[in-house]
Amino acid sequence: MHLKFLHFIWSARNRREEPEPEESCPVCGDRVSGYHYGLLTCESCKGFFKRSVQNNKHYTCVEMQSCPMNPLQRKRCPYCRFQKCLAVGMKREAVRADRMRGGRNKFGPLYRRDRQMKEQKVYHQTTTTPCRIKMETTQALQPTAPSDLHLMTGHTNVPLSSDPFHQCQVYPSGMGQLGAPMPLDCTMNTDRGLTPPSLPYAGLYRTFPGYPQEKREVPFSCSPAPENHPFHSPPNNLFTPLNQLVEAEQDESQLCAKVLASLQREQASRGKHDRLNTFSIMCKMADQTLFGLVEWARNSALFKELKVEDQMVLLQSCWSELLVLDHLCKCATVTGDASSDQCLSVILVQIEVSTILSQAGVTLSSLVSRTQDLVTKLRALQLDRHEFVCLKYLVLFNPDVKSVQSRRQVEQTQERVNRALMERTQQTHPGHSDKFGQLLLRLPEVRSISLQVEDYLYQRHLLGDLPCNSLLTEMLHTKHS
DNA sequence: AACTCAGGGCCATAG
DNA sequence: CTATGGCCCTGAGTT
Repeated sequence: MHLKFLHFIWSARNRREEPEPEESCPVCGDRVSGYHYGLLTCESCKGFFKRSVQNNKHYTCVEMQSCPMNPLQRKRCPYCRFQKCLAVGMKREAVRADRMRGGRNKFGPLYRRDRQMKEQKVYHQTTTTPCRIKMETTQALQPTAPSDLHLMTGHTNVPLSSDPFHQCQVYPSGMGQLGAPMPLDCTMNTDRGLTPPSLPYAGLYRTFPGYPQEKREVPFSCSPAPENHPFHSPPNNLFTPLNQLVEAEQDESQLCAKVLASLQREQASRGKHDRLNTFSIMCKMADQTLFGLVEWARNSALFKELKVEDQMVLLQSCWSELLVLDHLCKCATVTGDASSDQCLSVILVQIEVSTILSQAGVTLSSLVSRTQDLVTKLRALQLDRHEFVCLKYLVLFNPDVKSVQSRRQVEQTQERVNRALMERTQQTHPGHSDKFGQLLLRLPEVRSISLQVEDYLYQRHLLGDLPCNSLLTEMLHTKHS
């Protein structure tokens, strides 16, 4: 079995887990190796930027100039990668025209200043109460200015405008709303040491929950010892960690909505004969969601307790169920206020139902119909986010998956989550004695739908409709190999 | 003088 | 073949 992407994801994690430095590359999120061309970046983006400038590269984007930038996908689109390098503040002028080696550049004082600010930040963190962690968790999810720009330039956050080489580049419609350069001073951004890369790919980054913000999953990462584990805690404390996790996911979903809204605007701005293929959009979003789910899982302290081999096997087994569950939850927990609760899945549903269903084949019609039925049932059960998180864990920790090595461990975790879900439903819906059982009864249908989704996707894949080099495709391949 | 660390080069690897 | 990215070399600035 060959899972290149998953292996990459894991190796990327292992690289990032090295103790120092903890910061992630503002371009791709990989581990930084030091200051390069104006700010802290990873080794690969350093090399990429250097080559691009030295060789005066002219790239083009075959997509919408908003390709996701992460260690897995950064190679896909050099155009978007270079744009992001410039956007976050990498300096062309720091690449030496004479190619002289060694020595120091003129940015030394700025690097020093940046370091001092980071140190202050660390000091501040270590001298504040635990309550602050949650504030930073929330704050970290807000759009912020590019990482070092306020330090490096001090006057503009639109570094591309003065670049004749890429003058005409424009970040895609919609992305601007989320990641538009905004005036920012140092006081606003003193927390940037922990903020994720934001501009203009913030939305796409946020489609990867916990990436690279994984350190912020405070509830789990703060409980290394089993006796402190959330699921070992007394019932009253049982859901505090879940609460925090859920809050983070809610933010994430709203940001997903913005990303998708931008796709919609992109769609709307195109000519009648140049419309984006809805299926392609769905695949893209599914791919992003899948990537996010993988990140979510591997950043979870519960999941980290497992052997890496077991982690891979479990994810390979349940990825489509997680996708379906994610979609269902987003539909089922959305309220009537579309402006505030519009999310990826809801918009997808709108696209699906309004434009696809009429032309859909039997399989897709059946899928949509079954999904809608299940959403209705979950809505009737008043599924909330906490319960949804539990369901996700229940799907993930499936002890029945073949070739799981630590079966007992998976089983025990599943039992713990199961109990957590039961207690949650009893706490929040004491009058609804069977909510717990009803929720569990929905999981076989989720499984069934997910298998149908896999089949459908695989058929489309054989027809060449699926984008190559996607995690989605690779997962499909793995299951069918 | 010794150390630091950012820019450049090299080269195995992937596609 | 080219692009990538990890690793090492270099040398101005710092201590």
